[in-house]
Amino acid sequence: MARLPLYLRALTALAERGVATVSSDELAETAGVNSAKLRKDLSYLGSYGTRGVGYEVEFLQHQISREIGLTQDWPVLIVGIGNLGHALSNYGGFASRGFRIAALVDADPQRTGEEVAGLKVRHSDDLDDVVKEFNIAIAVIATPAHAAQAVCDRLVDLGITSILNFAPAVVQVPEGVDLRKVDLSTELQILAYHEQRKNGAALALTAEQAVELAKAVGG
Amino acid sequence: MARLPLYLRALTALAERGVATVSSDELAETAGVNSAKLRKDLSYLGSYGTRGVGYEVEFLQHQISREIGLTQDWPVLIVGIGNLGHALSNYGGFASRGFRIAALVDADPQRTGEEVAGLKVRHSDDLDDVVKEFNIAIAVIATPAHAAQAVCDRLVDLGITSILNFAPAVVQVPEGVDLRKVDLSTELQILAYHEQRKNGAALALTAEQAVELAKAVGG
DNA sequence: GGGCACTTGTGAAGCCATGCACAAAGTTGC
DNA sequence: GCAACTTTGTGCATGGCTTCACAAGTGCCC
Repeated sequence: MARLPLYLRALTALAERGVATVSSDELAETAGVNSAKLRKDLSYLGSYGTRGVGYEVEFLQHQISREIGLTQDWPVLIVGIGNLGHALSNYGGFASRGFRIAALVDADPQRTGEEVAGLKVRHSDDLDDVVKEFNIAIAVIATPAHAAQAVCDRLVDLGITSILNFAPAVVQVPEGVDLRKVDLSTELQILAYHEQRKNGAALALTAEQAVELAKAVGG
Repeated sequence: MARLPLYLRALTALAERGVATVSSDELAETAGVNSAKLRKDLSYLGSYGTRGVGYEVEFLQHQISREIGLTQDWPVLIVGIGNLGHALSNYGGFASRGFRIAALVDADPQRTGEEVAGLKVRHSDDLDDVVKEFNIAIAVIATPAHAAQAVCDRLVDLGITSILNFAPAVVQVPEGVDLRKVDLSTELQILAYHEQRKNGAALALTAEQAVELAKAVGG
């Protein structure tokens, strides 16, 4: 389930505040979901709650971590060390959650050898070696859009089956490969869409619609 | 609909290749969705296709842009100019899609005045002025997790109703405010979850489950 | 030890998105 | 101008997700 990380985050926040047990209602509100949905999600993992009391925060935290697979170490490869790749490399949120940036790769020879976040950037010609050397299972694409598909194809060829794409491009993968995308401008576009709606429909009238409207009112 | 930006991107790619018209089947494959779904989505905007021919790429592109609201200029504010804020400020994908990074704000006095991506970083004490001055409607939170809620509250107080949150924290907003979140580690966690599943269920057996299994087979 | 208050886990209903399948509409070739 | 082919737009059925509502289970208080 895609909501488990959300619950995990809410639980972590509660644990930091020293909360020992939490009811589904409270946890649901913290995570911003419906409490019945939360209970159903959790019951799918097993019966980890106590009726009349709630859920033990630390225990549940551990159960979800195990379910997601965070109890093991995941070496992550980042391809494309531009602005975004830099930011991702230095982003502290990964390490604390079971992910370790293990290797960086870029196609620009000028970047090769440069040190970023304590790691030497390798050239993308060495992709094959890097993947084997660090036993990479998860790769992040932070290249320009035009390079994304080619990079992705190479990663798939090297046997990587989990890819996170930040490049603003539609990337195709074969069956059996998990591709997720994080698309910065898409998110902004969705916000803009709603924002436009809020600002009244009048502004959004097209010329055609205006003509229609004028006809309709007999203007 | 959340898929419109996806279609728009696919159309842009086609336009760059010089394609003039496209069938729902082709466009659906490019965008990675079902063709019936695509047609239904588009028909919701109006009848912009021609039976027997398909959709005119540039025309449809324009219609979707208008629907999303990309025909107008959206000044965007970024709060928090750390690694991620830097990357977002320099990210070229925004400008080309109707969004303009208009202002940068950080809580660190040392960063105030620094120039990033051609803009002077302002101090967060001036948030009020900045929002008014640049007529901000959309804000991006790229602060550390612990600051996210406070920043968000201030933005909401200033009348901003569209917020994109990159901070790894659950942030609450009142009714009427649109909050979207881009969560890097959540995405990785979802990948890790599937990756773990692929690597065989045996590895994922808990001690308890192993005992159950042993009992079940009479061991 | 019994009743009460609280909370989980889940059956069941409702809702929304998806996708099939086809009629309507348009185009091309002759 | 007609027939065959292509493609859109959409009614309808299906399936999954969400939510309600409640029985079953647990702890607390007296």
